[in-house]
Amino acid sequence: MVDEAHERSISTDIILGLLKKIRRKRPDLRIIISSATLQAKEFMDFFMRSSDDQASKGNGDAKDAAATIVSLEGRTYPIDILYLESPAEDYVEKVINVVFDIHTQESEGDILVFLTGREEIDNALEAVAERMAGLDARYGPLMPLPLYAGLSSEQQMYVFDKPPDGTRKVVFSTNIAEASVTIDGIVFVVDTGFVKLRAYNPTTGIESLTATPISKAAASQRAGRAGRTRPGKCFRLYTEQSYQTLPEANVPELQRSNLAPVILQLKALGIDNVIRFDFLSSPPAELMSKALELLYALGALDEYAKLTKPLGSRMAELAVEPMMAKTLLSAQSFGCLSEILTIAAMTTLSGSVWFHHDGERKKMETSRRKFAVEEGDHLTLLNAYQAFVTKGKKEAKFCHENNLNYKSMTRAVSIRAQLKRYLERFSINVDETLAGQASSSSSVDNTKKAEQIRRCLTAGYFAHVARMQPDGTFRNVEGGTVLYAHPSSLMFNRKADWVIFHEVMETGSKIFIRDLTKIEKAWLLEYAPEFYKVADRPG
DNA sequence: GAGCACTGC
Repeated sequence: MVDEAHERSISTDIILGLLKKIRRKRPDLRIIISSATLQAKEFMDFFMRSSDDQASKGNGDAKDAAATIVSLEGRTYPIDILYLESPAEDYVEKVINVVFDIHTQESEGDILVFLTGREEIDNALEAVAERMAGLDARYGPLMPLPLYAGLSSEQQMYVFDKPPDGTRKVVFSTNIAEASVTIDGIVFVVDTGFVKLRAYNPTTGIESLTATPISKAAASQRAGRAGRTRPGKCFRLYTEQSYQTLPEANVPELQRSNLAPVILQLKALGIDNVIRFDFLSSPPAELMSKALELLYALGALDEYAKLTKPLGSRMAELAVEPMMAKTLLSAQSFGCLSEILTIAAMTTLSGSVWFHHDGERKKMETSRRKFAVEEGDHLTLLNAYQAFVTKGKKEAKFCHENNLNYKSMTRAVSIRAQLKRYLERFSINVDETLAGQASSSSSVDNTKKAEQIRRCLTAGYFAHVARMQPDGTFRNVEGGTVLYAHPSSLMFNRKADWVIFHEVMETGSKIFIRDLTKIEKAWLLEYAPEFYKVADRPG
């Protein structure tokens, strides 16, 4: 049974393609796909139409492929949908007006507001607090609460509390409340019609994260959050006319992502001809070729696009992105496997490692500087982890004092252990005793070890390279794209020359690189000669 | 001077 297939995530799309393939050998296999009503037919058509391979073999038996749509009545109560008569100029401002209108004019019941991100949510909370002061005494107070993934779980739990009598709860949430988190007692939904969506540009290799209009399917999912306990209302902060222009369904994640991990996984499952794979919706050819190029450059695929052994098949098994997988599998030869294991675990969580309460931003920066390592962010993360694991029972206190997210740090420990088990399965042994001794005499201060780590990172991240300009901004290797060190990086406002980075992302008007480490230009030619033979420019 | 959500045990 494949649930929530209409969300079109990479994993459900891939598994549907695989199941269709498996059904050719296992016609007795019954597959249940649950999805929103609107998309049901698309899934049925996918399973009914014969794939290319099937047609050529002439065994596309229509009876075997028979599929049925079974409709189940939802258990939700009726929901009134209301639209704006004219478009809103500033939807955050509009949100506040609508929240107060609901509070003063509608019956009891909590409110759920969909916004796009943390910044908007913080602004909305502030605006509600301001407006509350002027609220007529005959109305009870509002209890505004934030909800987004970046909050600690303790902070997230508040949204489930029942408000005191006479108080109305207003939850300002990101898309996390659309499907992942369900709050009971919501009677009113305010839908701004936007969501922040990741997209990957195969020409530049840059990901973007931008506010995008939602689909009709998402709009109905959001509205449905109002009718879980009794009839509700959904206020859409756009006109009915703009609603009609929205796309029916979400753009499948496979059509807007870096496909390198997907292709690696398909190859590992024995699907060599990934171009001919029976996708529910085919990804653009540019995404495919960009991913194949990267995997070839990393050595995971040979010149016939076959998975290499053992490198490619091992990379596919590791639950980290291909560039980090390559780094991990190179680490033994650089003599820094224990350290790279930690760095791999920490970078997967790097966004949530540092933690601060309201108004404690300065304190967090001071804490972070305590662990700072001149050579860059990866070594700084390693340093913080090594300090954490030596604290034993005092780990939680240590985190609290140093603005480290305890939950993230314990997760890093478990991810590291998991990655280590993978490597041991490949008979790659991790010598922790040596690393332990080194760390007690502060291995990170050891410049030789640091250089091994930086070289090893270059062997995996040679495609993510930038050079700092005299003005402090960075340029990519081609030279055309201006990149900024993310403010969370040590290289923000510091001098550097060549760096590798973990991630590049465009938000707002700037392109940020995150998790930077200084490298030598010569290492690029040493570890990725073919990749840089063409791309290299004088200087 | 700042990032939506999800996943790996």
